[in-house]
Amino acid sequence: MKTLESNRKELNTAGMRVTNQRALILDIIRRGEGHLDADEVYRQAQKKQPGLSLSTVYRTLSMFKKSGLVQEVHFDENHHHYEAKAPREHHHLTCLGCGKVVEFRYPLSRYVKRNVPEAKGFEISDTEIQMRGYCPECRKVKK
Amino acid sequence: MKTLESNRKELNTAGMRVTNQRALILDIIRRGEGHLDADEVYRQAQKKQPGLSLSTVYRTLSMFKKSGLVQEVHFDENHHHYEAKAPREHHHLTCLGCGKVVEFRYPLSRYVKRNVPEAKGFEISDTEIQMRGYCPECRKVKK
DNA sequence: CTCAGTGCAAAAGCTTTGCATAATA
DNA sequence: TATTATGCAAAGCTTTTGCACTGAG
Repeated sequence: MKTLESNRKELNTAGMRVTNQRALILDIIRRGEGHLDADEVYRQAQKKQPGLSLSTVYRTLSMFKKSGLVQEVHFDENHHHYEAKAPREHHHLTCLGCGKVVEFRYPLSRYVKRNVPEAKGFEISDTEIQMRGYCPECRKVKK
Repeated sequence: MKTLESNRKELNTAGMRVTNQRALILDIIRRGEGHLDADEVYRQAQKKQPGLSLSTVYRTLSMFKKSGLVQEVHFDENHHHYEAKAPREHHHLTCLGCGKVVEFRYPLSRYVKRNVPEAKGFEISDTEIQMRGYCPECRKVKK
């Protein structure tokens, strides 16, 4: 599989040992609709590599996070979700009715750095905006 | 204690049974520096009411959240923090070095409602912005 | 008096860790 | 061959739940 191959190179470049598990997990996160949680990654990974364990998923995800390949996002308060590090800053809008997640782009961090006095002097490494509400469809249902 | 007394009235108005535990927990959250987690609330509560249990803290917090008295915020990924519902929209900047949390006001939700096409039609009930980075002091230390 | 709230202990997630084995460089 | 990664099982944390008892209304 072509993508897996290029993932291997990239992992290698990032200075980590290349294993089948890591190449696969990176592939899953990149192909995925984004926003996968550890368990979803695990289930998808098992289809291709039945032996793969959940701890490996966690360890790999945390490693990718450190090296900047993936990013953790927090939709609900109970567990983490992961997405491939996007080239452009974007944020999420979650529907409390159907769970749908809408992404939108908004260059907030630059704006905040410039305009919020409290942020002056900070070195901001990560910005996450989380909005919750009801999407048009779910609003209808509620009525 | 005066505040506790007025908390009792407020709880009563909100239609929930008034107990010492609830009045105390509300008081702690309101006086607190904000951003307390369940365990901190528990520890502070125990000083005044040694018998009070952690489950009561959780149950009470979740009840307050539902009735809008407090708000859940997510600084790190491992557990929840709570703060008294603020009258004005504000957000948080967390220092990854020392853990300090800086609040800042920024009327983002209105702006997003108006300007982000994906948000059109949504009924937005909650906006949380979380920024992480290093504060001026910690930046010095890093160097 | 009645029902909601509490405390305790046990259970339930999600995530991390220790250790022997397997695989990479 | 020397490490580093993996799998398995067990442990850890935060949060939730069941149940009998207590207390508010």
